[in-house]
Amino acid sequence: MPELPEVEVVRRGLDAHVTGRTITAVRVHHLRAVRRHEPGPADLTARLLGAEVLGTGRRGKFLWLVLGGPDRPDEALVVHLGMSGQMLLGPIEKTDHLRIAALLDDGTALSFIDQRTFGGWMLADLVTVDGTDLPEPVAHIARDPLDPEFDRDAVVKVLKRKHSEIKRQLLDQTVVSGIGNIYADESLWRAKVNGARLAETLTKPKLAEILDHAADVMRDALSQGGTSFDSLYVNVNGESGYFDRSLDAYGQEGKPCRRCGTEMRREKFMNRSSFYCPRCQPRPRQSGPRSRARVGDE
DNA sequence: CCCCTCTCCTGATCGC
DNA sequence: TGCGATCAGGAGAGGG
Repeated sequence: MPELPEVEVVRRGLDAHVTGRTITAVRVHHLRAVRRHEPGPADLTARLLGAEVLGTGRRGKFLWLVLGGPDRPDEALVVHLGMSGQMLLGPIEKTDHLRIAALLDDGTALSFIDQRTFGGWMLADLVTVDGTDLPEPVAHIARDPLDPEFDRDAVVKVLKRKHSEIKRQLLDQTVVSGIGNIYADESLWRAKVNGARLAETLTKPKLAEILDHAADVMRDALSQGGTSFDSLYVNVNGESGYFDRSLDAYGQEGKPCRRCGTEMRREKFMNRSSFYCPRCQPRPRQSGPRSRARVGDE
């Protein structure tokens, strides 16, 4: 479940170790990992071979390596970690979940490991969007709360028009990017807002507060190396982050709210779970767009 | 256009 | 011991 902080930890690790390196070999071990590269695996490996890594980038949960070199146009190797993707540096990992391996000219290997195969690599051209260079497949992704050019008040205006639940909107990467289920729940808990509230019913200051909390909680998580529940999320050296110890909402079902002591609840939402404090974050009277799911949960 | 649901995938875990 | 059901969920396709 890598979200912005976890992806940023990986980007920083890659940036420090692969910038200036040249790719000397590539092997695709699982076709699903390159399914989003339309021209196919042979094209991907051919174009990666001999490319120099000029730098790295990230927006939301997408990260990329900017590639270039003599007689070749700049392009981006776009990487999405999906739910369980890892980018490991070191010797080639011997695991069933190795999907792609690349060798660098300093002898290290870059292994893409992904148990659940939601992630993948693709090559793409760079385009300029709103003054920022982005890989074409990332062009539609909104700026994330840690982007220096993130325009919080502009996002508040967008949210204020949404006839849709606030949590759903926080998870919409075209509205604000980088937030997944964990940091959505954390942000809403900090703001004392139930995720089932319709965005348009919240005041602009409250919407701004939610976005500020999102930025804060993701910065906090980043400073602790991200959130890891198991060995699925790790940095480029295979090490886990430890922000899971600081989570106030996500996974806290049955535990006392760290603010008021009320027992935390868990509820089904969008085929996943939402964790919240029923006292700090009371449900809206009319739950959701269509009032369902009152009977039967808990 | 806007909003929402479904689907992809693997492995851990649980109840019977 | 085995087996089916459930859960974890990011993002895009497609439906209403």
